Amino acid sequence: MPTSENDAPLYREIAEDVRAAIASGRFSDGDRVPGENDLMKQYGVARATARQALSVLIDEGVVVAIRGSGVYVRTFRPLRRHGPRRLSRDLWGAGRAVWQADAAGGSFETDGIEVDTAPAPAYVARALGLDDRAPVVRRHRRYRLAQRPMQLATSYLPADLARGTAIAEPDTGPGGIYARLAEQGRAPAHFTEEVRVRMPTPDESRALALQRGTPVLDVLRTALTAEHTPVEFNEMTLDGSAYVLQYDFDA
Amino acid sequence: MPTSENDAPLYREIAEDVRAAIASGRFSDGDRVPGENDLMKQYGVARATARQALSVLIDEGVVVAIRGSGVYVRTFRPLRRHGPRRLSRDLWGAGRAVWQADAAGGSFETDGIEVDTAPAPAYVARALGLDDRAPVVRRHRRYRLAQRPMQLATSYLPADLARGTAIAEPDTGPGGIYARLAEQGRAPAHFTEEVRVRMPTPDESRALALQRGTPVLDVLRTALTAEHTPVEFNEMTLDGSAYVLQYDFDA
DNA sequence: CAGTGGTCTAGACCACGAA
DNA sequence: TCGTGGTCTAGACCACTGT
Repeated sequence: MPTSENDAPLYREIAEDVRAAIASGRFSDGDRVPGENDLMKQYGVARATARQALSVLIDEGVVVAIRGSGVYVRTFRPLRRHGPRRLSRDLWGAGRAVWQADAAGGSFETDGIEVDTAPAPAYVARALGLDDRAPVVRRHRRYRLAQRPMQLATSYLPADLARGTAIAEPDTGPGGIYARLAEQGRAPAHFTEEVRVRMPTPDESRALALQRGTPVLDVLRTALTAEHTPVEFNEMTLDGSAYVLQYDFDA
Repeated sequence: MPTSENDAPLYREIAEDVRAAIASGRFSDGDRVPGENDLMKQYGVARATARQALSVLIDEGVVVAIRGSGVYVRTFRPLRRHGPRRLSRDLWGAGRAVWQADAAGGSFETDGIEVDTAPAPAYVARALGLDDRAPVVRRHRRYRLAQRPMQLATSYLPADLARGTAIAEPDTGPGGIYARLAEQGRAPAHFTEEVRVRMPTPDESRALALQRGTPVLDVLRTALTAEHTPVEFNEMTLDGSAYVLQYDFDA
């Protein structure tokens, strides 16, 4: 048969059309794209099919649906999170960042702090070089920037380093945890970070106010002293649509 | 009213039940979980509702559906990709990795190599410190490990560095691009990487054989000489379910 | 061949946003 | 109030996996 011979499911073709229209610039960041009713008319399909097409784009993070309003092109305007600042590319002559990021002007607000002492989960004990279920101080909190939740973080420290210090208090004092560790002669000197990606759990979706189609970054950081003794393990979960991680290093 | 007062949509409650069953260990990696027909019977819902519940878990990357067979718990067994090896945590006394990763025993196979010269896209020109649309050599390829596609990569180099060298050939010779650059006295000495997360495009889903609910990592690396002149810009797209990135650095 | 998931239709009622 | 997206039902036919 002539003309279009395409065996992709209808809903995918519709999604592809909308995606192409966005990519071509017909719709830009924040623009309204055709909704369910529009697609039903334009393509002569049932509601469920139009919905499924939009669903594809929503799950890809390309658009967001707003009830009572419409479907809109999503934007990506991330914060830049630097690993080691020391070699920051900003200082180098040439070679500039690809993703423009919001100035990290405002500082983070902290939220929902929880502090307690408990036996270390296996993976935490492993990272800290402790025996399984050894006591650790656990500090959990949420970071927001201009009201928007950006990151969840849980720090674990060996309980003997924290006991009797501000580390075990909700307010850790000026300079935070690392300043308190330094006062004990245990200043962090080396860091190692493991980064991985996944889709959020429902709890995380709620806590970070994530939209469908938004992955999260897990950043697991271990801080070690100059003698390579682990002193802190920090488990962070970042809104994937809000961050770009930057790492600078030498050959 | 007494008993269960829960206003979450039905399909979410069903999804939650299945998720909890997996989390509790009732189903382990690779196990079959209740399918559409099972859920219809157990909960007395329509097919579309059962499907929607499973859809939630599929998009979260918790399970995979296999046509004609069933729905199964997904596993996560990533490769570890090191940034700077120099300070590798493997050498340190304590503090061990959290995610067990497959030994990177086998080496990568390369696939679908394309090499050409073209005007630099704006963001590439920016990263390389070139004028917009300045000529660059573009090297694209796919990496596989034991047949499984793991990563797509596109390198860009200023055309004047590549012209007349093996850099502009499909086979770059022993040591690869960096060895050729070193021969010109332009060995990379500094690296900067930007990492971000997103859901894949349909093309990437195909090229990386990704399942639904699998995000990708974009790793954008700029290599600079000791004099901080950019010599290469490498745009990598990694299967998010296949990798853990590791970065080690000093305070 | 029976059972599974994949696509699609034609309805229904609801919650929410904007005018 | 009207249009939007969100949930749900009760069907249908298809493609694929397994036995």
